[in-house]
Amino acid sequence: MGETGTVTTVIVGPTAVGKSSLAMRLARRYRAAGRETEIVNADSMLVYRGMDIGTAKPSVAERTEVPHHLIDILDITETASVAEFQRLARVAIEDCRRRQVLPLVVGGSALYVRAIVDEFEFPGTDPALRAALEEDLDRVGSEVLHERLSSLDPASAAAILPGNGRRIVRALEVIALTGRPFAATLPKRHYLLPDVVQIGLDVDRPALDARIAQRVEQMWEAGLVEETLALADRGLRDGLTASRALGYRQVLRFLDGEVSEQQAQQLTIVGTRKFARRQDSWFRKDSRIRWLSPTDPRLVDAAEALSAGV
RNA sequence: GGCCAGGUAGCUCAGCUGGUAGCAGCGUUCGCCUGAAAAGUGAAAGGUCGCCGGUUCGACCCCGGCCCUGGCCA
Repeated sequence: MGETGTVTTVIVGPTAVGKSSLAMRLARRYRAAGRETEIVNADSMLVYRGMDIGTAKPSVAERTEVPHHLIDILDITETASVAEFQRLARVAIEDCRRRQVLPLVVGGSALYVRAIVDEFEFPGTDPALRAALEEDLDRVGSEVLHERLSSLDPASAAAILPGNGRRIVRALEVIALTGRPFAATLPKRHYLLPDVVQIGLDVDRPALDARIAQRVEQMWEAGLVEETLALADRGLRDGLTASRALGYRQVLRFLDGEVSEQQAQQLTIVGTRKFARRQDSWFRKDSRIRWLSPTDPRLVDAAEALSAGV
């Protein structure tokens, strides 16, 4: 029976593996034992208002039962940013601690999770500068920009491939802003927050793929096409981030007549599968994560034991 | 039953008037990732070229037969 006063529990894993479900069950377990918990979202798309079905957003009932942070905080036309998310999440966690509430960080966006719990500092950004660089990218292409990067910062140019325009632009932006080289590799995995416990949920590939297909089909039945249609009226296409969200992006293509509805659903399933692989590759490298199976009958017991530091 | 088209990588296909096939697309696997991250990116692995026989120094490509698929005619 550990002292759970300062622990930050993090639940990670690929999409559709059951993170939210475990979080709710764990929260109920703690409440039954007299401890309040609150959930801090670490999922990049849950921040958008109106994107409910396609993001498998926790229901209003669930959010009433257990308070959730960082959900529905942006309009779909706004662009999320890791740095801002990091700031808000840390404030939310600190707020929980001060009130003796256990923060439960839940999410599949690995970069967001790391930005929250690890020592992770983002150099600033400048919209005008960024826009100018992006215009350059469109005009002269990534190879030319990569050569420019080579002359300014050979080390990061060596680490960033010439075809990856997005990373090249960011590197050039940081160099211009800070006057220093751009660190092209991720920082060490080192917790900034005290007493972090990371719990990972994992199932084998065939099982996960089946869960993904089933979830996407359910989204369609629940009205993803209608939701996307409504969001399109509110400017979804103008949202740099929101318009690219899995499911919505494919439904937009269907609405634009590029693919059939059935193809859109199939593309969503395949895209989600690939996304899950990318998530895996982030999480499995983190040796601090303790892995559990979502089908384990004693899952909640095991998760509670881990988060209590037993 | 006849005619036509076609059977090449897990899928969709390209290919050569015969010298053991394509930097193909998609998928799969593996990797990268610092203010868009459900995003963005790189690489690799996959094929007894439907089956059997013939011609040939040599056949995925030519000939014969068979099997299968789609279309047309009956």
